[in-house]
Amino acid sequence: MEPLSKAYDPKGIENKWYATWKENGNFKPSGKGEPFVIVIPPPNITGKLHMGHALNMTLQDITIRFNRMLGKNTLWLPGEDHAGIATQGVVEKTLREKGTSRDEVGREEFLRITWEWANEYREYIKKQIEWIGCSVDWERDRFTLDEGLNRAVRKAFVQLYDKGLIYKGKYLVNWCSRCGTVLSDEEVEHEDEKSHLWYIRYPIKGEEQGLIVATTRPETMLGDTAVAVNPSDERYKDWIGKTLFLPIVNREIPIIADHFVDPKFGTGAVKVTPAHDPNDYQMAIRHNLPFVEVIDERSKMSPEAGIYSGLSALEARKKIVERLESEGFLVKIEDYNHSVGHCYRCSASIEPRLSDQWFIKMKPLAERAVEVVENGRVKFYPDRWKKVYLNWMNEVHDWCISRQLWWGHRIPVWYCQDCGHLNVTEEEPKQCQKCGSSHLIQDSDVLDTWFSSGLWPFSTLGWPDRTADLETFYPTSLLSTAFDIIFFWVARMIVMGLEFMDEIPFKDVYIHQLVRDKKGRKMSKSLGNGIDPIEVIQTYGADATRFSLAIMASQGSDIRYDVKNIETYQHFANKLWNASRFAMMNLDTDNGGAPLSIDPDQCTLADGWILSTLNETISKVTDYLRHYDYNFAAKAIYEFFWNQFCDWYLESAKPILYGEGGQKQNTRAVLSYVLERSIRVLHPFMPFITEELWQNLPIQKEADSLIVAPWPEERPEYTFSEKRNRYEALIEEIRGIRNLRAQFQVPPSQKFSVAIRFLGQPGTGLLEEETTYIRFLANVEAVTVVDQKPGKSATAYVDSAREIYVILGETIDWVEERKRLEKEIDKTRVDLQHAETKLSNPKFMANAEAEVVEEARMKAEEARKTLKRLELLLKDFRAV
RNA sequence: GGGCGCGUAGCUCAGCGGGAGAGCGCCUGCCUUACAAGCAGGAGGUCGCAGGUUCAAAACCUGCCGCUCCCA
Repeated sequence: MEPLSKAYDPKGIENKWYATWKENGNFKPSGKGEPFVIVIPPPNITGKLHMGHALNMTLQDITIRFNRMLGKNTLWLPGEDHAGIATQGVVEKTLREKGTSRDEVGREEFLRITWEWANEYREYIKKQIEWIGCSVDWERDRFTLDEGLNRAVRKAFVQLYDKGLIYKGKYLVNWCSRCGTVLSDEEVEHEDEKSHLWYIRYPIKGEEQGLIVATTRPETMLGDTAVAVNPSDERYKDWIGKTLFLPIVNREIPIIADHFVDPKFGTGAVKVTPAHDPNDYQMAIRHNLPFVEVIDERSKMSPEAGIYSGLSALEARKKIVERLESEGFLVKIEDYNHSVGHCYRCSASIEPRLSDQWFIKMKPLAERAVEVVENGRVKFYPDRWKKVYLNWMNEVHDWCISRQLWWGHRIPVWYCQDCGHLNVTEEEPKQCQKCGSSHLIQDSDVLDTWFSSGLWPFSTLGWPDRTADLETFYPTSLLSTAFDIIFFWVARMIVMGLEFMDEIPFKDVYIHQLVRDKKGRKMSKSLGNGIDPIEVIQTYGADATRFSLAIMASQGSDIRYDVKNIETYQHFANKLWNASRFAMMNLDTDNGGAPLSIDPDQCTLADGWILSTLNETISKVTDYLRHYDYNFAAKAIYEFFWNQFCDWYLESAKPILYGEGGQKQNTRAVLSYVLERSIRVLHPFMPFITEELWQNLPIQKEADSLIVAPWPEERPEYTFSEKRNRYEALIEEIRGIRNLRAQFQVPPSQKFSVAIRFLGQPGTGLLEEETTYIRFLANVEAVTVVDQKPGKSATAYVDSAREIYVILGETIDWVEERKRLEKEIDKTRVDLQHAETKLSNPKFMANAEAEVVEEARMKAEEARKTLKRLELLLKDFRAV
């Protein structure tokens, strides 16, 4: 065995183990045990993974490795998403930079270029996933646009169409003129913008006066087909049914009454532009109003806008307002903030527009999707996201699924040029189903990317074929994702899973944290504050990166990314490395790794304590991981390993390991046992370093590789409460002595002796090993038992049962010592008083739980005794 | 306008009914033969504000202030 280097260097080790695991097929399902499955949220191939992805990947990998070690038939299926709008957008941008456009290169060439882009980014993303250490089964890697998924998409579309759940129609939709496509409601982000409210007077036919309406979009007045007021609005009661002249256009439009109108908005009278506003659209349907389109698909004024035709909406607004003013129709302008829709991919403002599109009827599909979450078959972690999901699902509206893009799944609909029939089929038809004509033209649009993503949990497993994978691995166990795609994706997968598989797609949904930058801002491309995890991993190692992300992943809050944190866990990796190195130096390697057996009777106090604590830690970490409490799990193992195992156990073991006493072999056994179990528990968090160390441990292995080693279990026979308590008391005593050394500024090179006086019953005397621990851990020369406080000694520790004196002779600063004692007395008095206040309160005695009362009694008792001792010491002190 | 979450040590955050914790930073000692990426010791907080519930509130309730985010 090569000696380990003095400091841990992840370079080389990480790639080596990743390649080995992959080669040995460790990422593939074992075929044994209960299935545990995660289907990856496919990263978007528009760009590279950032720290948010790294977090999600890390958490999933922790869960996957944990379940694999639990012996489950574990599958983590990887893949990537073609991201229609986003990808088409970036590719078009590169074309523009080269001075060309998608229309110029044509559909076929454009798709070829985009596939090139996709392949390149897929490779990079896969590399990132590997660097993070994700144990995904690469042989099952899928892409949302691959052939199998395309079959699934066609099948799903046809099935929904045949059931009447997909329809085509002309409705008011969200139009992004920059992306040149329609968007679903979820793809529009609303933002408040500073603007104005324009008050315009519309003359009433046959009357002197006019009606004043307030609007945020004066340019759309050209398309007004009514003015609406609230029927209960007394101000306008008599006006309903009268006719107005629309200024500039001079069209006659009616005054209608509709409950939708808010009397408190503006003047209480609103213009109705059915073709350009969703609310007005609804009113127009209710009142049978005509639609006049004045803005076209490029966001320019249409020919209907007369002399304003060809202007942008904003230019038209300026001119129209000027004209209204000059003609005396403009009453006033007020400052006003209103919400404007923006494209979630390109941020351009969204124009509501009438358009012929494909939709899915969501209401009938939503029923079961609500039910499975309400009855807990699908569980959200943290639980509060359930409400977000249900709110959306309960108010769901139809989903517009067609997109005017080239990059995506083409809609499987062929229009007959002769009879106009819609042929909706999985395979391209040779002739029209209705008239037999061969003049068929496929719908030029593609489907919303989220349509294919919605099928992801089963399409990746082979659906529509009933494959063995589908049988074994569906429904999946966990979906881990970000909150911002609960509607886009999580909800759609539940709907689709229930529709096509008649079964939920996953049992648990874990909503992970958002990774923000150091200043708390969301990471984004436009801010340029996104970080490639590979850069971080190159500096700190994958294990440190993963551990820091896991320990910060507290359910319910976001993460602020700061390299400082990662440094902390780089130090932890080094600690782990060095502790293992120490162990290996002190284990007996002559026996060729024969198992060392622990004899409970031979266990020292420290052995008993660390074994008990290990049991507790294993139990806690297991429980936390089962509930996706990654931060608690990471914290529990971190504290155990560093603050208990390294800081106390290893130090306590040293005197035994360095000597030749009878307990040496047993301590070696405990040391190797605890270290090996710790490494196993740490493996899901820090896979690389743990595998490297585990392979180097001179012990008998239960598996060829740690990645497939069994998860450690609690061993009840290794819990020693008596030894544990005694060792914990010892820790306090040693701290007392160390503290005193520091306060009196006794250099470590100067040794001193310690005397202990027992106050309790006989038989509570000092064990030989306790002497050893005190000598070693407190850097003390000799420990003696005394009947009374020796002269020229300071008091290091006092409780109801024992006092520990430090014999320092002339070094003692008596003034300081007196202060120490007085301070200790004050503290103990406060404790006592606190407990007594409770005990003397009849209400407390009557209402508090028995346990709490008992605890207060014990505290009071302990404090009273300790105080008595301290007071005696102070009295003696005065005598000296 | 409706809703979620958050406000705890200088910074980043745990804790969410029984007298406040971690990491980093800071201060004081130590190159103690696993680790200076370390060891030992220490300082530092009327837990956003105001009421209320309770024997007991950082935690539960109400209101307010501040900051995020989602929906309309």
